[in-house]
Formats: sequence, structure tokens, C-alpha cells
Amino acid sequence: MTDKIQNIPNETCPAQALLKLLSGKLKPEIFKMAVDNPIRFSVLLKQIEGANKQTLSIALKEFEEAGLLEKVIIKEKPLHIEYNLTEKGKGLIPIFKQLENVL
Amino acid sequence: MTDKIQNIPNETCPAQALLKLLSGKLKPEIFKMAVDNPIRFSVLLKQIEGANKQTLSIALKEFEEAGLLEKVIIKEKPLHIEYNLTEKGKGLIPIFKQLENVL
DNA sequence: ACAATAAGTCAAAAAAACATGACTGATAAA
DNA sequence: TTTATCAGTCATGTTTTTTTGACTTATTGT
Repeated sequence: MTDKIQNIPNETCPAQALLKLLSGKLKPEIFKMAVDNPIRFSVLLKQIEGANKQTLSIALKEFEEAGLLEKVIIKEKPLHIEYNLTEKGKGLIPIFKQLENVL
Repeated sequence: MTDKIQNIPNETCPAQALLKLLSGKLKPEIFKMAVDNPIRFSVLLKQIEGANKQTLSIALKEFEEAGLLEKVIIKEKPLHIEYNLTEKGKGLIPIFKQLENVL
């Protein structure tokens, strides 16, 4: 089964689905940070100016549902949760890279 | 927990600027239609489901300000206004094309 | 034991985005 | 002349998103 980002009936094209997914106050910044490192809730909350836990929580959940991030429970010493880019998420990196050149 | 705390240069990177520009209820659809043909206010209003003149008007203005669309007054026969993709706007097409493959 | 941190949830309030309907001014058609 | 279309603006509502702050459960640090 080809995994699509979302199956919204009226949503014809994938580009639109992606735009919708990445629109929201914190979403682009979250994605950008996830490209560099695995991210953590508390770190995002501190580092992204204007972030608040509710919005953050929803954004992470939506990225997870879309299959761009995966939640990982790290069971070692300081037991915590990380969100990592999935392969699908990584697939978007070259597109954003290319975008920098065009604009 | 050795968290690399990097400074967030919360100046918008171009990708973020584009995402912001294209987020809004009608924007992706408007852009998509503009890729195919010059677009007109009244046509968009009829063709895009859920469009209303206020939102449409603001969207077109923002695209214009961003340099993706240009407003052209057609002085011939049935005197009207068109919005055309600029060169900058056209530069985005291959990126969206590429996106369809990745998702 | 006590306080602090992590990763949240929930309800309510505030802010931002969007929709509605009345109106404008210019052109064109009946 | 009256009517209609085009491309909007404006003031006002409604809806959606975002923010706030109190609360939770589990783990860690002192």
C-alpha cells in the first residue's frame, strides 16, 4: 500500500496535502529542527520562540500521524522521548534544499 | 543529557517563507490554477469551491506582494484583469512536480 | 522525602483567519 | 434606461487556531 500523507476526499494533489500538513505556527520550525537532530518536546518548547505545549503537542501528533516523524521512547538512563524523522520525512529534505536555490 | 543548544536564528529561511505564503484556505488552489493559465478574480470565485471574495482578494494581493503573481490589466475587447505567474512563480513549478514523486 | 523535570492533557480565553452581505465605480449589454 | 458583470472594499459576524494556566503521572536529582 502506498502511503499517502492523508486521504482527504477533496484533496487531489499531494503538494496541497503537504502544504496543509506544514501549515501551522510551529510546524515548519519543528520540521526544520527535526532535520538536524532527533527532537524532544521540552527542548522544542524552550527553543522555538512562541511555542506552547498545546500547539506543540498537536503538531507532533499530526506529524506522527502523517508518517513524517516517529515517536521513540528511549529507555536508557535519563528515560525520555524523542521524535525522529522517518524515511518519508527524510524524503522531503532535498525538496526544501532545492527550494532555497529557487527563491 | 548533552543537548546541543543551538541558537535559533528565527529569521525565516526561504522554505519557511514559502510555506507561510502558501498557507491559507485558497492559496494552494489559486497557485495551482495559475500554473495552467492566467487567472481572473471572477473565475476563481466560481471555480474554487468555498471561495469568497474577501479571502480571494487578500490571497491575490499577497501573491502579488510576494512576487509570485503579477496583476495585468487587459485593455482589449472585454476589458478585464488577469493575474499571471511571474518568473519567480514559474520557478516553483519544478519543485511541486518533484514533490509528487516523493510523497 | 521533597523538589524538579519531562511529557503531556484539559477547559477556557484570546487572537487570527475566514465568511457574509451591503456597497462602490466602471464597463457593457438589453 | 435599467440591468448585469467585473473586481473589488468595508464592517461585521462566525469559526478555527493558538495561548494560558491548572493539573497529571512518572522519573530523577538533592
